[in-house]
Amino acid sequence: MPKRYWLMKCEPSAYSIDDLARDGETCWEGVRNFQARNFMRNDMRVGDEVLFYASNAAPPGVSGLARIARTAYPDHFAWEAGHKYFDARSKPDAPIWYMVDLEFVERFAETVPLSVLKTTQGLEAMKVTQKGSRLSVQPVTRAEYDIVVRLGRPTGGG
DNA sequence: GCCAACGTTGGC
DNA sequence: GCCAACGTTGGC
Repeated sequence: MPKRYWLMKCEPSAYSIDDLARDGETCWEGVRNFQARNFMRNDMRVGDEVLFYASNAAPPGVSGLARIARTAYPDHFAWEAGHKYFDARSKPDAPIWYMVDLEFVERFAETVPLSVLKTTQGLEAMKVTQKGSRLSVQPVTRAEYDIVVRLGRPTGGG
């Protein structure tokens, strides 16, 4: 299967690109939306490229790049009573929620703001630029990925 | 902090 | 199966 491209959201107060840079790799627990889970569980492969999106930030936008380091496996936090991500419906022998592992790739010098994504030609179809889109794990096209990477790596003149 | 938009739940 | 109520997301 060819490499795929994704956008994954997280609030920096919970986990930021700086945290990922420090950790090198992290598990992406806590996704509790079926559509987002399905993308992770069914479609993500090791080596897929990820736009790391900071939501509820100032400004919100893509703060860096990551890569899928491990395909989906059960989100065991759903089994831990009292945990923030506990869900009694999920059981070890019948998990509902899954997570993947992400590895750090790059931190943009400056976040590519949502406002820029919204006004950049070629990104009109991205879910994140559309009003009311709350999906925290979204597929993006290679063309969209490349445009955002270009925006995140200013050439410094020329 | 506000609130619109969305996904989920549950009564019927 | 419908849909109102609710909780959450996330831009502003």
